Amino acid sequence: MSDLLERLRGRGWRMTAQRRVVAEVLDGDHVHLTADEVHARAVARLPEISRATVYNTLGEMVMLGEVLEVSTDRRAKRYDPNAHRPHHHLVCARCGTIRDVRPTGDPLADLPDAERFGFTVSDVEVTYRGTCPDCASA
Amino acid sequence: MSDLLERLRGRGWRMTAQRRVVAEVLDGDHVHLTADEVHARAVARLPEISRATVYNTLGEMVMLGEVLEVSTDRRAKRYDPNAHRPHHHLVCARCGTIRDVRPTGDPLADLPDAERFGFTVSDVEVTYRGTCPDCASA
DNA sequence: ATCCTACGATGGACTTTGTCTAAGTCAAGC
DNA sequence: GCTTGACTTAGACAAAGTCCATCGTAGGAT
Repeated sequence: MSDLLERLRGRGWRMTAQRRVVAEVLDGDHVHLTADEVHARAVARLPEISRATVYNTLGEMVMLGEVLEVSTDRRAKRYDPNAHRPHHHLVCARCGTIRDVRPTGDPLADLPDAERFGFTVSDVEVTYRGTCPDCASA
Repeated sequence: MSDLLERLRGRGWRMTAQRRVVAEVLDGDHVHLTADEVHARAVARLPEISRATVYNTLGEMVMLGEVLEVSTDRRAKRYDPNAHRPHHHLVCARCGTIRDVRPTGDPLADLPDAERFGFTVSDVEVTYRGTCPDCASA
């Protein structure tokens, strides 16, 4: 059931109940959870799991490239298990809903050398902002 | 000297010593300050200015569209007085340095209707990440 | 010029998000 | 089934930001 778990085990991860639960929560169909939301759902399955462990585990998954950190607002980081497929985000300015989107074109190619100031550019994050249909009609 | 102040006054802003100081700090040549940095510089000119006032004032400037809120890392929002010229940001993953850049192309146009999910898309924020020359050589 | 009053400022408590640490626990190799 | 070092825990701590009751003052009215 859990691709994520398989991949993590394959990387020599020590498998603990806590890590399993965090991976399972992320692997559900609810993407873009905040760390605290992950913790809340993890607690439902494993009541004694601590916040620190959830933070640590999420951080490790990000390090391993299995999960993406998304920062669409300054409230909290969100975690996106969709790390294998490149995509960007569309955020409602009112309610905070996030959708994954795949724009055409490659924004990395749109940054000319003259605008790179000697940086080694490795990544680009695009966030579209707007109003979702629900908020627009309210 | 201060375009920003002129524009704000023109919008019927009540002019107070505190607001003047915040506008002047932003209007200097240091761009991309955090709220706390703005506060620190404001205190240097007006020792009794409070943090809440700096936050309120920055928030109002953002509302009025005179200043841009940039969130390149999770640590703190940064404020960019360059709101009149569209631009994006290039951030060093190591030291956090931020440069303004102007990519070619329009990312908004790159988002097809089919990927908009009924949203009214009004804005796009692009953040390039990489390593700056200083950090690369260190 | 002075007065009024609503708008703005204050500071300190509070909240949210995240990090750190010291001590205890347990997965996995032997 | 031991051992060991990686993992987990609870709670203290920190940073960034918000809220609120109260006080002060900019700027229009007189």
